Parts: sequence; C-alpha cells; structure tokens
Amino acid sequence: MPEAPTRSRRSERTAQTRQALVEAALALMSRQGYDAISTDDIAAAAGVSPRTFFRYFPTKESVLLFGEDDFIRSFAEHYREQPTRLRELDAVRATFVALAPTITGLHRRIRLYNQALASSFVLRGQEQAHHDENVTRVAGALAGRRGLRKPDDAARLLATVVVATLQTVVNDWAAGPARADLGQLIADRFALLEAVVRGR
Amino acid sequence: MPEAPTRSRRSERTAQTRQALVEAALALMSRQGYDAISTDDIAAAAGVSPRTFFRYFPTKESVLLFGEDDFIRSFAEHYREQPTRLRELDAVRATFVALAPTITGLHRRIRLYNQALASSFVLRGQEQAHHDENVTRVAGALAGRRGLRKPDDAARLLATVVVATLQTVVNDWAAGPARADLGQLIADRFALLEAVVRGR
DNA sequence: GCGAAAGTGGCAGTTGACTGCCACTATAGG
DNA sequence: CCTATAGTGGCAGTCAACTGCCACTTTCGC
Repeated sequence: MPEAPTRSRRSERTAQTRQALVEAALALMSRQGYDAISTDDIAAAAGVSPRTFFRYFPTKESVLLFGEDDFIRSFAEHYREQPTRLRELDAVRATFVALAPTITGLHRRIRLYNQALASSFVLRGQEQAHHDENVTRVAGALAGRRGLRKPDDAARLLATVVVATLQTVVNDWAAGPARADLGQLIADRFALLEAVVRGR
Repeated sequence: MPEAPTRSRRSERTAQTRQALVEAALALMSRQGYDAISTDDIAAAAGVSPRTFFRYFPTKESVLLFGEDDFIRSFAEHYREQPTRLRELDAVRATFVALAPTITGLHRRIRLYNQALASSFVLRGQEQAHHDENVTRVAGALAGRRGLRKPDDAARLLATVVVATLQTVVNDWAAGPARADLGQLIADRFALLEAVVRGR
C-alpha cells in the first residue's frame, strides 16, 4: 500500500487505528443506521477501548466526516481558468467535469456514507451545512468571474442550482456501479438541466 | 381570535399549554440556539413541569415542527389545474405563486425557525428531510402531468431545481420585512432562474 | 539503556434526553 | 353531587455522549 509514508512506528499505528475506527463506523452505520450504533460499538469493532474513540474524534459524528473530499474546495481556481467566451453555466459544467476524477476513487465511501446519511438527522444536518458552504463558495467564484465583490441574487441562485444538480448526479453515481463515468454523467445532467428549464 | 372553536375548558387549556411550549421553544432557541436550550428550560419558560413537556411532544425537536405548514403538500392538486399550454416551468411557477398566500402569515414563525435552524445539525437534518420529501412530491406531480407513473430523471431534476429555488425565495423573504409580496418575489426569482440558466 | 512523552485502558462522573410510576387536582358528564 | 378520567407534578431511573484522572505500556530521542 503506497500510502503517505508516515515514518515513525507510532504515527503509523495511530493512523491505522484512526482508519480502523472510520471503517468500523462506516461499515456498522451504513448497515444498521447511525443512531443504532454507539461509540462503544465502533470502538469495539475497531479493537480499541471506548475511551480511545474520543481520543481520535471529538464527537460521534466527526468519525464519518474524516477525510471529507473537498471536491468543491478547489472549484474557484479551476473555474477561473475557464475561457471567458463560455457562458457561466458552460464554464461551471466544464469545471465540474474537470474535477470529477478527484472523487471517482471515493465511490464506495460515498455510497456507504449516503446509506448512513439516510438514518440520521444529525448526519443529514451536517451534510446540509456542508452543502450550504459549497453553495457559498461557488457563488463567490461566480461573482468573482463577473467582477463582483459579493455574490448577487443571480450568482447565489445559479450556485444553488448547479450545486443541487451536481448533488443529484453524485448521488445517482454513488448508488450505481463504480465504473460509470462520472464526468460524462455530469455533462449529461447539465444538458438535461438546460432542457428542463427551457421547457417544450 | 376566531381560532378553531375548541369547546371544553380542558382541551382549550391543553391547546394553550402546547402553544406556550412552542412559543417558548421558538423564542429561546432562535436567540440562544437549539443546543443551548434544554427541554427543562422550555418547560420552565412555558410554566409547566419538565415532565409535562414530554406529554406534549415526543422529542425535543418535535416542538419546533409543530404545525408545520404544508405549502408543498397541496402542490399536486394546484399543479394539475394549470392549463396544459404552459411550459412545465411556467406551470410550476404559477402554482407556487398561487400557493404563496398560504404562508404569508407565517413570516415571524419561519424567521424564528430559520434562526434556530442555523444552530443545530439536528434541526438542519430535519429540515433537509422535509426538503427531500417536497422534492419527491413535486417530482411526482411533474411526472403525473406528463403521463408518467414514476418520475424520470428530468422530473426529478426539475423538481430539485424548483424546490431549491423556492427555498431561496422563502428564506430571503423570511429574513426581510413581513409586508413584502411573496408571490411577486417568487415570480421574479423564477424569471431570474431562467435568465441565469440561459446565460449571456 | 533510559528518561520523557505518546498512546492506551479503565473507571468514575456529568449532562441532558427521555420513560415509568404514583399520587394529586380539576373537569366532564351523568 | 360524585365518580371516571384527563392533565399534571415530582421523582427515580435508563441510556448514551462525552470528560477528567490515573496507572500502565510502548516508542522515541539521546
């Protein structure tokens, strides 16, 4: 496993333990639901003491958030590079498609996470907060490209719409086979978005 | 107050108590946040014993959900009545505008609720679940009008987009002055939606 | 090697949501 | 009036997230 070469035997072990906790949580919760699994259960499944769980994660939720992909975090920089001749929507689509490869490896993880998600309001809430953050980030990037300091209504609305659209694609993709081409799916769905808003 | 004429002195009192609990919860939580307020606090503020709280509401969250508007619940029937010559998006917009008056009276409540919402993942999650439900309902109605049994990708996507758009309007409206014309705001934002997706 | 520090287990304790139970009061309805 | 019952307070108790503390073991740097 050519992972990040954590030198010392110590930090290697802690990384292992952390990973074990994450995996255990994901496995248990995706099957039985977030609320049905206690932190003690997770610790037991990972082979550590209950107390140790909280040495790695400050809260129960945080174990599922560990290593969260930041697909959107790098949106702004990629978006800026899009040729100015493109319409906003096309530039966004191109950016999303370009970013797609960064999460194709997370198929299993996203799938399990989504399964766990269905079972708990806490998780859904956490996810929703994340979603909001993404909308804000995208809105900022959109505004920037148009030379605005702060996003206006148009930027915020478009951001809301494209992030929601992206979300539908990623969810569908995660629910389906891992080999599906996420970039293509995104492109298709954005075409559908235009068609459906245009109507007729 | 020409409210529902609860006859007996008993049920009148229970209704009062329930209302007091809801109001207390809303007031306290919108200021200090959901997590900072315990059910005991709410009970105290409402002038009842802690035990009594759970006689009215099964969980802490449920006190904020009481009397949830079902703006969207009646979407399907109103949507069906829209003339078939309208494009889907126009029909949806018209339906939303027609439904707007049903929530104009809830301005204060929605505002407080939204304030409380920001403070808690549980609440956000609850809200997100509600949102999902709305999307599903709208998607079903959209599909129905096109003669489909089950919503297809197009119906689901449009539903996602219009509900998200509606959400932005309602939130902006709730954050602003109560006298603003919600119907007009909805119509405007849907126009903006088209413009922003069309681009250029 | 050896002492400092990291990582761990275990345990007792806090907090807040939520429940069961019982006794008390007030109203409903004959 | 008078009794069945709805609504209430209070109390004890469960459950799970989360914390502080201390003792123990392992690794790291020298």
